[in-house]
Order: sequence, then structure tokens, then C-alpha cells
Amino acid sequence: MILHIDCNTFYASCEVALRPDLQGKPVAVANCNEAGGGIILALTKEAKALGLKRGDPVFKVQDILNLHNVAVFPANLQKYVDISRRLMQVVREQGLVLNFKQYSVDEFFGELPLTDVSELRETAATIKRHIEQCTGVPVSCGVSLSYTLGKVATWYAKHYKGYNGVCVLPADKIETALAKLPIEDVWGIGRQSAAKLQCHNIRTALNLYNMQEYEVRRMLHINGVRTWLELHGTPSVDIDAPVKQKSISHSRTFTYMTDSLETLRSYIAEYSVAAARKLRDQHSVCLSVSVFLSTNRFRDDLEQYGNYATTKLNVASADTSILTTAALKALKEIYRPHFQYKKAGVILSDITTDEAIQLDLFESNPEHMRKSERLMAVIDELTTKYGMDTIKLGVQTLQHPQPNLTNFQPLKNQTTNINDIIEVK
DNA sequence: TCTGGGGTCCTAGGACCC
DNA sequence: TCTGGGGTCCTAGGACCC
Repeated sequence: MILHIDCNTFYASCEVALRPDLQGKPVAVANCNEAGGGIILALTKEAKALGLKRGDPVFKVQDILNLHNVAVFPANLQKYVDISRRLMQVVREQGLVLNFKQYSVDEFFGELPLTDVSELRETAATIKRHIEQCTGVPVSCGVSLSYTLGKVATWYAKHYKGYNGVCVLPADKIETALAKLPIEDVWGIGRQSAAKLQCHNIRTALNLYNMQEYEVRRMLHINGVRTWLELHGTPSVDIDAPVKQKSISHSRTFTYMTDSLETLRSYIAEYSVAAARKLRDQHSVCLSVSVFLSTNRFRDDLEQYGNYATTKLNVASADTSILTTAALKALKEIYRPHFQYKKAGVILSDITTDEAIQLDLFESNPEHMRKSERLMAVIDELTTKYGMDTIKLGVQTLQHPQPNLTNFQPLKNQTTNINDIIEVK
């Protein structure tokens, strides 16, 4: 049987786990620590009770946040990744789950070599307790015949209190469970597919389950068929994460609109530096550097413009200055004066491993490449040890404002910085 | 529904080959 | 002049996920 584990309000739970004094209090995590305007990413149930919702723009709910003194944390992905790694580790050490894999930062799949329903439920409950004790993060568990059905079981574990966070869905209960599940809550059925299906009066997961395979294929193509097979108990989705990412991007929505090329150059340089670092961290190089720009899509009183361009490199690289130069060249191609820009980003693609770089017949200089590698290694070491601001390109000139919140929490790296470590008295 | 960010895979159509 | 058949590769756009 497939086990699915989903962390409850993961980002918020991580912050509370490292700040026990906030247990039972309203806590929000928002991505408002950098240049972005920011939206709410995660909320504890106490914060949800105030009417706050995931996706709310921070500026719109600022009054509620301040009135109820909600603790707002800037999103700190590295910390959440560390805690999810710890979760992986404690489950593997416990040894009850086979083939335990990470699907996303807060979701996991594995296999339980059991058939008896009550045994499955007890084992899943044991795993849940162990995770919560070792990480401080509450989780929900679902067990069934396939990945999608495992997620269906977890949906029940979360939506019905009586399950206490653990739901086992055996073969003879599948149809009953699918009958109460809205079609748009099925994993793999997004907004577009849900709308299409609803036009054909397919409103629940059971309606989809009862369709013929060829009908599903015609409407939703191969991925729809995979979901359909999963609902019928045949594991068909690939949950194995690729070893290396095939594209790496870094983008932000700016706090203020700007029409200045100099400002945009500074943003694009900063995003290139960040993307190049991610590229080196996975020991890759890239051949394509793309840049995109757009105006504020929510301001219909202003003229809209959006575009992107790609610079192809002759030799694959992960050198910050080479990638930044390429990005600035692409920016120059698409920049038009007199527009108010709100968002920009850099995307690195055509990624390959840094172990076998195809040289350019005429232009490559192995000596330069060795120097570049050493320089990047030194920069990465410095910024890891002393912070990202330690050494910068000349074109990076930006300062970032802080949001205007009474209970805004300082960025703390309890999992990586000895000075931020949690104190136990 | 709406002031995020970062990914993946699939499909259709065009350009090209023999 | 005659209205084939069988491929590959690339790209943009769309759909999905967290």
C-alpha cells in the first residue's frame, strides 16, 4: 500500500516549531523579505480563524495583521528544506516505510508492506507520532492503492476530524470516498480540466472514475489517463524527482514600479547572480540565459507591455559575470522606455553537467575557464561563510525596504547559523 | 481569484530530412 | 505533370504541481 504524508501548514509549522512561545498563536509566513510586494504563503489555524487566507497580498490584510498582532515571518526556504530533510531522515531511521521518497518540500510517499486495514492505520499513526515528536511539525497521513488515492486518503485525514490525521482507504471503500470528493480537488485535475469536465457534468472524482478510458484520453490527454488509472488503483504517476533541475529561474515583483533601465539592470544583475549560484550548487552549466519583463497587470489604467529574450552562449558556463553579461544583453533587447515595469526575472536553461563542457572550436580558452572556476569557488565560499552581501558585482546597487508590520519577525536561520540556534532553558 | 515564485511535462505545428 | 509516405527536431504555448 502507498503511504502519503503531508505536513500541515508547513512553513508556519516550521516557524512555530522553532519558536515554541508562538504555539497556539496566530502566525503567518509571507514572501515579503526581498524586493517583492508579497503574499501570504502559510497560516496557522489561529491565523486562519481571523479570516486570513493563503494568497492574500500582505498590503491588503496589513490592518488585520497589525490589529491582532499576528507574527509575520519572512519565508525562509532553506530552513524549511532542512526540516523536511530531517523528516526524511527520522522516517527512514524508524524503518517502517519502504522506498520512502520526497515529492515536494512538504509531501512524501512510501510503501507499507501490510494488508490489514487496522494494522495499516496503527502503523501510519506510529509514523505520524514519531515525525511530530522528532520535528515538531504536525502531519497528515493517507494510505491507499496508488499515489493519487493516497492523496485522496490524506484529503479525508485533513477534512474530517474523526480520523485524527490518519486515513486508510482500502479497495472496497474507494468508490464511497471518491463520491464525496469534488473533481477540482483531485490531484492532477487543475482549473482548466475541472472546468472542462464540469461542462460534461463530471463533478466528483467518482464521475471521472466511471468514465471510459478513451473519453478521458480525448478530453484530458495522457496525463488525464494517468490520473484515471491512479483512481482505479494502478500507480501511474512518476514521483521520482530529477537529479538535476532542467531550468533554474529567479524573479521578483518589485515594491515600486520603475521605468529606469539602470534600475532594471541592477535587478537583472541581482537575479542572474542568484540563479548562477543555484546552477553551481547543483554542479551544472547552462547555454541559454533568458530575461523577462512585465508591467503591472493589475493596473488597467496603465499601458501594458511584457516580453522576453534569450541569449545563447557559445560555451556552457556557470560563471556569474558571463551569465550576467548575457542577461543584460537580453534585457537591452526587450527594454522599451516609458513603461512602468513591475516584475522581471532571469531563467537559465539548456543545462548540462559541469563535468563535460563542450568547448567552442575557435573561442574557448581553457586557461580562462580554469580561472573562472576558481574565482566562482572563492566567491561561493565567501558568500556562504559571511553572507550574500560580502562580495557583489558593481552593477548590483539595490537596497530592499522592509514591510510596515508591527509584529514582523527578523530573519533567523536556526538550522544553519550557530548564532540563531534555539535556546533551551 | 488575483500585487508569488519556482518548477515539470505534453502537444501541436513548423521546418527539415529521405 | 502527378495531390506520397515516413521520419526527426525544435519551439511556443498550455496545463499541471508545490
